[in-house]
Amino acid sequence: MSATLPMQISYPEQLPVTQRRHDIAEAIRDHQVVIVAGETGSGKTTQLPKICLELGRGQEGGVIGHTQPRRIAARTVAERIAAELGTELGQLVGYQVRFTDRSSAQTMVKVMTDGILLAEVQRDRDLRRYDTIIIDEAHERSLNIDFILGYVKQLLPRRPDLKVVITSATIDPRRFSAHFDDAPVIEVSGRMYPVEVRYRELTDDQTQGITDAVRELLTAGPGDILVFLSGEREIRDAADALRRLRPTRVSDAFEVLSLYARLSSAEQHRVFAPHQRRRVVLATNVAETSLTVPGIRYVVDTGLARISRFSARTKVQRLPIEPISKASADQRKGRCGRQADGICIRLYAEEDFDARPEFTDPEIVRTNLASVILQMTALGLGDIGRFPFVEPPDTRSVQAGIQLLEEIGAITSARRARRSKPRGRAETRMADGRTAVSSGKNATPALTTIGRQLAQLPVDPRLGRMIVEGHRNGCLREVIIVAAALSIQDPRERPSEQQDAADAAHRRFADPTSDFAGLLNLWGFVKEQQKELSSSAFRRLCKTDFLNYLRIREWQDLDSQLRQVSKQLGLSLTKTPASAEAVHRSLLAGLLSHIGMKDVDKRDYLGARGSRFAIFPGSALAKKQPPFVMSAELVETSRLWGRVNAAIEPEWAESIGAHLVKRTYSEPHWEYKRGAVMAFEKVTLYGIPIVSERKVDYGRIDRAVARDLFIRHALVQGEWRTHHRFFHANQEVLAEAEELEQRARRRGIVVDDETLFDFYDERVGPDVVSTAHFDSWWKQQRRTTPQLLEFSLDLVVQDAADDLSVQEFPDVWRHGDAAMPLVYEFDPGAESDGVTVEI
DNA sequence: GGGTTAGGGT
Repeated sequence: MSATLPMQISYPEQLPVTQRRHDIAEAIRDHQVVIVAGETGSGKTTQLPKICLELGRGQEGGVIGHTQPRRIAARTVAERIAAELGTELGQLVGYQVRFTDRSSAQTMVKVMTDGILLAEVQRDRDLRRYDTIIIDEAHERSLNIDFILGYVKQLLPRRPDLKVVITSATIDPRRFSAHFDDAPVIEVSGRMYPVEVRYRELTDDQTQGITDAVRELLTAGPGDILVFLSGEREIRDAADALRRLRPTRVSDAFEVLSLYARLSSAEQHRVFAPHQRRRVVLATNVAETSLTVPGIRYVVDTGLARISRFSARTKVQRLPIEPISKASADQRKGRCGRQADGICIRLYAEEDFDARPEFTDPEIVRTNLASVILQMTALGLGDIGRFPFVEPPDTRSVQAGIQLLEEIGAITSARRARRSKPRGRAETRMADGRTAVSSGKNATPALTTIGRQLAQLPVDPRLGRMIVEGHRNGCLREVIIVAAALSIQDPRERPSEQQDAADAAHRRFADPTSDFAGLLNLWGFVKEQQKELSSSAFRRLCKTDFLNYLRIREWQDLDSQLRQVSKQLGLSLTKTPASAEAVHRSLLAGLLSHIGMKDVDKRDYLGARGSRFAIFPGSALAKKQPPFVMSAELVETSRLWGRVNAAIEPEWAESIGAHLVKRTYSEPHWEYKRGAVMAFEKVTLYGIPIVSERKVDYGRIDRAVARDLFIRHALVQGEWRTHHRFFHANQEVLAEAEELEQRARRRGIVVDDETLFDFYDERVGPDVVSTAHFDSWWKQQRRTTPQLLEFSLDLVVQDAADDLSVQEFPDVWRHGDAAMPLVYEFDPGAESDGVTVEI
C-alpha cells in the first residue's frame, strides 16, 4: 500500500467492519461509488477513512472528506479516528464545523458537517480538493444529504478520479445503489444483542399505557428504561403519572428524567451523569438520533412523533403528531440492546406496525425549498426538475419555494421569464456569464442582486433579506443581531421547575410592542455584563438569569460571522444606534407574507392568503395585541401560532411589498372643490387590507375614466367655477336653447348631454383629467384655436328643432301701451305650466 | 386563556 503514510494502520479486531475491510477496499478500488450498510456499532464511521487511507487516498491527489449530519458527531468522529491513528487532532485528521476549523495543510482526513461540504461547493464546484468523499448516515436523508447526493451524482462524470462512499443503516441501501447506477452494496453486521418486541396496544390513554409498560419492565430485570414520546407536553403528563406510581418493592424504585432539545443544558446533562437508582428517561426524537442515552436496556415506544411538514397550499410550516415509520420505530427499538438483551414495548398493535410506511419521508419532500432553490440557482444548476435527486420534491413545493424567493426579491418573476420565451424554454443568464437552460415548467429564474447576496449569507433566505434591508436602512448592526438570534435556538432557558422565575428574569428585557426589540435588549445586557464581569462570573450570571451560556456564545459567533460576510458583500455596518422603526421596517422585508391584521371579535389575526393565526403565549405581544403585526415564525401545532412578533404600521408593508400589493379602486367621483376626479383606494397584501379607504387622485390611476368624468361633470354639467370665456359663452347658448324648449312646449330641443360630451371629448387634450390639467392645456391650445370649445346654437339644438326660433315666442305681450313680460314654462300639471303673463 | 421536533451553513 502507500508508503507516504507515516504510520501503520490497524483495525480493532472486535469491530464487524474489520472482517469486511478487504471486501470494502476492493470495492472502493474497483468502483467509483460504494454503499456500505451497517448498524451503529459496526465501526463503519471510524474505520472507512482508514481503509481509504490504506488505499492511498487522501494523499497527493486530495483529501478524504467525511461528512456527518451533526456538529458534535463531526468532532467526536475526528477525535476517535485521530486517536486510533495515534496522531494529534488537526494534523493528519482534522475537522471543520461552523465556527471551528481544526484542519490544516497536512490533513488527509477531514471530518465535517454536510453543511460545510455544501458551502465549499460554492467556491470549489468540482470539489477538487477531495479525492474521496464519505457521506455518513445517508439514511437520515436530511436536506443537506439529499442535496449532496444529487450534486455528487452529476459531478461523477466530471471527476472520474473521485471515489464516493455512502454509508447507511441497513434499512434501505438499495435505494442509494439505484441512485448511483447499481453501485455495489456491502453490508456489515452490527453488534447488537437481541431485542424482544412486545406489542401492547393502548386500551386507555397514552399516559396509562406508558405507566403500565414501565411497570411491566420494572419486573423484567435491572436496567434503565427509555420512553419515546412526541413532545414536551406528553413528557410532562407521563412524568407526573410516573412520579405518582408507588413502587411495591424497594428494587423497583426509580427516578424520572426528561430529555428534549429545548431542555436547559443542566437538565439535559443529568441523563449522562452516573447514577445509582434505576431510571426512566422520557424523551422526544432527540434520543432517536442526536443523543445516545447510556445504559438503556428497555424501550417504550408510543409510536408517535411530531413531524415537520411544509404545506405548499397554505405556505406554512406544520408540526402534526403522526405515527412514525417502521424504520423510525426500529431505530427507537435499537436504542436498547447495546450492552445486553433488551425489550421494546410498542404501545400499538403489530398490525398497526405492519401497516406503517417503511421510511420516514425525506426532509426534501417535507420542507420549504426556498433555500435549496436559491443555492441551486446560485450554483447555476438551472432546472430543479432535472436535478438528480434521490427523491425529487413535487412541483408544487418547488413553485412555493420560487414564490417565496420572488416575495423577498431574490429572483425575478418566473412568470415574466416564461412570457418572454413563449416556447417553454427559458434561458437564464447566470452571474458568471454562463447560460442556464431550463424547461418551462420548473424554470429556475435568474437571481437578482439581492438573490446573489442572500446566497452568500449563511442564514435562511428570509433572514438574509432582513440583513440586506438593514444595510439599506442604516441599521445593519441591529438587524444582524436579530437575524442571528432567529437562526439559533433560543438562549433563554425555562426549566420546568422554575418557569415563573425564568419568565420574570426574561421579562426585564421584554418590549411590549416587539419581541425583536426584546432580543436587542437582551443582547445589550449580555454585552455589558460580559465587559464588566470575569468570564466565570459571567457564566454564573447566565445561570441565575436563565440564559444558556453556550447558546449565547453561538449567538455572538453567528453575529460576528454575519458581520464578516456582510462586509464582504459590501454591506456596511452602522456605528450609531438605529431607530426602532428602521429596524422593524428592515425585518418586515423578510416577513411580508407573515403579517397579520387583528380580528377584534376573534382575538386572533387575519394572515396571508386567508389564514388565521394567534400570538404565541410566550410572546410579549400576547396580552396587548396591536392592530397589525409581523411574525418571524408561523408554525401550526394545536393552531397556527406566531411565535416571535412585533407591531407594525401597515403602510410599511405597502412600500416594501410594492411588488406584491394589489390595489383596487372604488367610487371614482368628481370633486367640485378639488376640481379633480377622486376615488377610494384599497391596498391589500396577500389579501390583508393594509390600507382600507384612502382617497386618491384618480387621474393618475385611470386616465381615461378620469378624463371622462372631468368632461361630464366640469364641462358638460358645469360643476366648475372658472373664468374661461368659452365656459360662460357655452352656458349662455345652452340657456337660450333651454328657453326655446319652454316656449315651444317641447322636450328634446336641447341636445342631450352625450352630444355635448362628444363635442368636448373630440376636442379636449388626451391628458386632461382635472381642472388644473385643463387650465394648463387650454393655456397653450387657445393661442391657436381660441374658438375650439365654443358651442354654436346649431350644436346644442336638435336637428328636428331647426324650424323653431326663440323669436316665434315673444318675451313680451303688448296690449295697447302696456308691455307685460311673458314667462314660459313647460311643466305639465304645475300651476305655472304654459305661458304666464305678469301683470 | 392559550404553550413546538431536531438537525445543518458560505
